[in-house]
Amino acid sequence: MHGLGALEAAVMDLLWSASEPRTVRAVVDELQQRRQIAYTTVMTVMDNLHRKGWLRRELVGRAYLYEPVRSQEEHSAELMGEALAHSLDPATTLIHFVERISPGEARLLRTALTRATRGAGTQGFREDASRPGQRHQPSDGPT
Amino acid sequence: MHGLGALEAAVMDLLWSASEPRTVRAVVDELQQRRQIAYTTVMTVMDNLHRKGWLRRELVGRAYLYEPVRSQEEHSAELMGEALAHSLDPATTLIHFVERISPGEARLLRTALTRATRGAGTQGFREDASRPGQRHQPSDGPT
DNA sequence: CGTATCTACTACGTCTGATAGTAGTAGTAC
DNA sequence: GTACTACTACTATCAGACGTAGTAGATACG
Repeated sequence: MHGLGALEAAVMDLLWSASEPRTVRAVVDELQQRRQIAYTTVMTVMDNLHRKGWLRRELVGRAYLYEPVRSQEEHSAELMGEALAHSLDPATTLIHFVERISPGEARLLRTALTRATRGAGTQGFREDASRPGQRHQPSDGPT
Repeated sequence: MHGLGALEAAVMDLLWSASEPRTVRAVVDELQQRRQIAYTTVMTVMDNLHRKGWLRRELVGRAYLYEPVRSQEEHSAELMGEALAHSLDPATTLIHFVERISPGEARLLRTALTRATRGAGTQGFREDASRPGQRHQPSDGPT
């Protein structure tokens, strides 16, 4: 995937989906439901992710509780931003981009853009566009 | 970088920047201006890129002419689309995204969005939004 | 025909990720 | 307090991908 291996990505997805920090044991147990994997394998991977700055951890009792440093959405947004930044021709890239996304995504994008513009423009008249808890209706059904 | 190694990415950037197909010799000569590298190394890399579907090639005389299969902008747009598609919460991801891009990029995005909406709505009244040559003013100055 | 140039094939070293075993440590139960 | 259990730290192995480049073979050119 994006700088991460397959197992690393699987672990990150698990922790991103989880609402709370998880121990290695908890992650192993979830992975075990799909395939055979050793405890130490998962521990090594999570330790690597911690070392690489993807996971934050806190010692609680005997075990560490692991938690993603950045939200999945922040990560996705960063990937999008990097792809755009590396583009030689941002205008053309953005045209291709909006042409390939779904109508539902386009609508969400328009909303986000309007909101960001208002925030940047009037500054002070905004309904907190960046609060993490606020999920902005994850409904994405194509009409 | 994104699925590609460092040298592979360097070669792709070179071919994306070039307006015409290039031979291995031409690419080697350009790379040689920056560092020492063997002809066969570059040839192997370009052959790999061809095998992986990144480059199209045509035999002209003794040598192959290599050309990117997809434009740099299409590639960037695809990366953006994938990042968005893999997101658990597209709405939040898009909000993060528009918050992190520059004002100039936001303006380009708004323009692209408007254009795509018109195109999708009336279908048939479009001024060829996807022609590669048309560069859509790469001006990106902040305001 | 010989020389230069190009491709095809092959090989090797390195790095990274996946996998997991062993040893050490620290609670817990009795 | 001693044995058991669960967890971490350290270490090792293996495979795949890349970067690197040499050798052999083909082919155009003079």
